[in-house]
This record gives sequence, structure tokens and C-alpha cells, in this order.
Amino acid sequence: MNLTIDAKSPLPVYQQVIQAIKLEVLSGGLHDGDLLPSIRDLAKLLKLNPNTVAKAYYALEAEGFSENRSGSGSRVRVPAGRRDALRRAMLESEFRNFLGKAVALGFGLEDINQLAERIKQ
Amino acid sequence: MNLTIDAKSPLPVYQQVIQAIKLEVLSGGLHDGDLLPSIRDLAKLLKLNPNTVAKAYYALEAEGFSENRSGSGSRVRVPAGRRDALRRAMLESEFRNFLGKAVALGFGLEDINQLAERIKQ
DNA sequence: TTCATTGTATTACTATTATAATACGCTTTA
DNA sequence: TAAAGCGTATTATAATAGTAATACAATGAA
Repeated sequence: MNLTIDAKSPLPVYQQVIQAIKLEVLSGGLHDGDLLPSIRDLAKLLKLNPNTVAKAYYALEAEGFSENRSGSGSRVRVPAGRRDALRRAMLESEFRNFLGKAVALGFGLEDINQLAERIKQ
Repeated sequence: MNLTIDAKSPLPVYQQVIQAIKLEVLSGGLHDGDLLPSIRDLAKLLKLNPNTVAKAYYALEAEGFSENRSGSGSRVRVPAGRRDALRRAMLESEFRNFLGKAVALGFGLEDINQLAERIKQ
């Protein structure tokens, strides 16, 4: 697990934890059935309060990403098929988000292609 | 001015106002020297408290985007040259941001190109 | 000059976020 | 069975964001 927390971000810390774990699952670092680090361990690792991490774990379970069991830990519950669908959906969502901003700034597809070509190098 | 506020966004409302006005300037809807709506008018329009809008106006002035004068209002202070530079910088920043997320999800340039082709239609 | 409008400032209240310190019940393992 | 580790729950405190009500001083126009 490679997650970093930005205390200065406007995004609440517990939501950053949620996003980081989702990303870990979607990118293939964590698989269906894998055990997440314990709340206390992750809190110590990220230098957060256990309650903050617990809030994230609770939300992940509520979203159907994981299953929490007192005594035995939290396990990822995202079958490969669903994971792939979510991964593609997230890419498209992020792309549309970027595209929207670019259009709002008055740029067109040509400008974006030009930029992409320049960035590649 | 065409700005909408999302109360559910994790981004604080006053920062949404800042972004919306910056976008209006960068996209050419507001020009150097133009008068911004008064704090009270904009607050009424967006159904926000005047203090929230005032906070945004104060920040915009601190960033050198505008100049506030008691009694006569707030005026945009972004010469065309600077505006164009900022506009390009913002596009590149947003693109790099998107690219970073795509890579984190395990996608490559090919996947992005493929998606872009599909989105076009 | 007078008056409406402007940005600015102050104080108070609420909700959310995050931390902190505990405690409880469940599960696993020695 | 006993102990350690797990998620869960409660209560308290602090900081930030946002609302709300008001007042002040500067500006510009009637």
C-alpha cells in the first residue's frame, strides 16, 4: 500500500483514505478477498487518529468495497469484473472532467492534442 | 457571469467562487478593468452570505486578480498577456492532473487516445 | 450636501472535520 | 481458557467553514 495524505488538501482526510484505498483496488494493488491493514496500523502508518481511518473503513464497507468484521479485520470485496468496470468508468469520468474544464477555458480538441504531443516528450 | 455553486462539493464555497471568477476572466467573459458584481448582488444571486463572497473577493485581490475599492466596487486586474499565460498554464495543469490519475489507474497513452476517439462521437 | 451603494470589519452561532482517550464485544491463536 | 488484536462505539475538545446580523468608512451620483 502506497498512500500519502495531504493535510492541506480541501478534501477531508478520511475521504483521501477512501480514495487511496479505492485506487489501490482499481489499480490492482489490492485484490478481492485481500485483508486491509488494521485500522490501528494504518492510523499509525499515516499518522492519523484511528477514528479517522475507522470512518473511512466504515464508508468503504457502506459502498460495497469491503467487508468489516470485528476481530478478524476488513477484507476487499470487489470481484475482478466489477473492478474492471469501475476502473474504466473512473478513467472516463476523469477525462470528461478534464475536457469540461478545457472547454470552459475556451480550448478545443486541437489545442488538447497539441498539448498532449508536447507533453509526451 | 455564469457561475454555479455546489453546496455538496468538498471544495469550500468561497473557493468555488474564486475559481468561477478566475475561469470567467481566463475564458474571456470578464476583461481587465471590468467591474465585478457587488458582493451583496453576487451573494443574493448565488444565495450565499455576503461574508462568503467577501472572503472570495478578498482572496482574488490578494492574488492580484482584482482590485477592491470601498464605495466603487471591485475591478478585474488581469492584462491580456498575463491572462493568456495563465489560461495556457491552467490547461496544462489540468491535463497533467488527469494524466496522473490515468497512470495511477494503470492506463497508458494508448488507452487515453482510444477513449478520446470514442468520446468525440 | 445627502443618500444609496460599495468594500470592510466585528461578533456570534452552527455544522463538519479531526483529534483524543477510552471502553466494549468479537475473533483468532497460543 | 486467556490474551492479543480486530472493528465498533462513546464522549470531549479544537479548528475551519459558513451563516447571520450589524456597523463603519469610502465613493459617486442626485
